[in-house]
Amino acid sequence: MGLRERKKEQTRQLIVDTAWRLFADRGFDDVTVTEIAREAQVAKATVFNYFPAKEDLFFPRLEDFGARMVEAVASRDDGETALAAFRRHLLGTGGLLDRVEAGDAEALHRLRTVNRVIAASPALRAREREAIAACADALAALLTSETGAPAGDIGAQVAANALIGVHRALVDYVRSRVLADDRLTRLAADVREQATSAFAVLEHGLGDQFRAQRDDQPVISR
Amino acid sequence: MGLRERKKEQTRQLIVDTAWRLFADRGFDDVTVTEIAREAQVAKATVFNYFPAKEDLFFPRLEDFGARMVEAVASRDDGETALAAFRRHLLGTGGLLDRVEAGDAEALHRLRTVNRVIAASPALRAREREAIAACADALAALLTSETGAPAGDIGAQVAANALIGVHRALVDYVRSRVLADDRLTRLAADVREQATSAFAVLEHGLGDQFRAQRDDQPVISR
DNA sequence: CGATTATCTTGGATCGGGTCTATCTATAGA
DNA sequence: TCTATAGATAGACCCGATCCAAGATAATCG
Repeated sequence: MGLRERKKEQTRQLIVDTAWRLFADRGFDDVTVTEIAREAQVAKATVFNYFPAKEDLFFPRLEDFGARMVEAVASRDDGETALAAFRRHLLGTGGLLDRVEAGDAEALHRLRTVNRVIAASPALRAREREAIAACADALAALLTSETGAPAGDIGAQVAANALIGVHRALVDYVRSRVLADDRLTRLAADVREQATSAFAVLEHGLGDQFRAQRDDQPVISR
Repeated sequence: MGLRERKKEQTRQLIVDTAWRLFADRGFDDVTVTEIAREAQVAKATVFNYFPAKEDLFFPRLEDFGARMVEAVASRDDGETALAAFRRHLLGTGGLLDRVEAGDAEALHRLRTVNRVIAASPALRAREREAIAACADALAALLTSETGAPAGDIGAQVAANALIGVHRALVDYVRSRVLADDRLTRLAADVREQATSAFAVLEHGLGDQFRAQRDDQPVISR
């Protein structure tokens, strides 16, 4: 790698570090790109040269998340179902959670900060949704090709959306626990437990979940 | 209703009509709010007084869609499952689709335009995702309260996300058909058919969908 | 009916994200 | 060392969105 590329990498890292520090300090929406550029001693245009949008300063490798997930499902062993591979991936790659469980204070702080900043920023939440949707589409395409169904097969899309829905529910669960600061060292274990019941719902069908459950419970809104 | 309120309603309609006309003509992103204001003979501040964001000019009553969906599930007859009520609502309220099926040229044109404009605009698609996510949350809250589960119950969230996933898949299906201009008078019937298999996947469980299907089909990406 | 008050509209200033262009700097390659 | 070129930079500019002070108008009350 030449000097030029090394400097580029360095500048990129400088920008992302600076942005992260400011975001962690004052939240995403209250920090301007101009400010980040000034703090990092670069031009605003340079920031946008490296990162197409402000949100990418916070999620520098967001596409990788989705790509790894799809890859995990695609490259599973023969015999394993897509659902099982998806579950394995979800529980296996909770790197930050595992470190928190192991008592890593740095990881705990990061987990808290990330979730606090995202929760407080509509723009970041929108970005998150966008990535999740792209992920669902990629997963649907994979499932479609695996089953040999024609493009746009509704079964694959429904299945992909349902799987991604589990991810979304687990992320929400983690976020609410983190924001409430509720026994975070136990969080990883609890997430595994939540995931188990989440996937059980999908595997056994939604029919079981709600069949004939309205006799003993009142309707909330009328 | 006093004169003041009548004029307000009139102005609101004028703005929304003007905006719709321009959007239909040149797409969402290529029309500026300033231009809409000028064309409607009002101040730009007035536009933002009526509509909090530009996207709301295109989706004037977006929350109602989600609210009606949740309401349909909440107010179902005892004995009907949430899934059944959701399906009934999805298929029952395809007003535009039904009119297209009946040969309504105006409805057909509107269906085409709406989908063309949305598909071409990242901002509108983001707005759509936001509404869908809000809808999933509301549905999850309803299901949670119905089953008497504690707030944040993962089963309800997974189920809600899966149901909304069907909606999303059907919208995608409609959109692709509309963009491809593929036998649109048959579309409503085809959507009903797609919905049937979509819900079948959820009812019987995702396990059935993908179990042991990898022996005879190659993996797409490795 | 006339005066007051509440509400809405308006133009204009301002801000922040994002793009573009022209210019400048410094590295890569000969 | 000289040159071609990738990348950084300042600055103007566009657009969505907010804010404010001032103007217009409908509702209310004496």
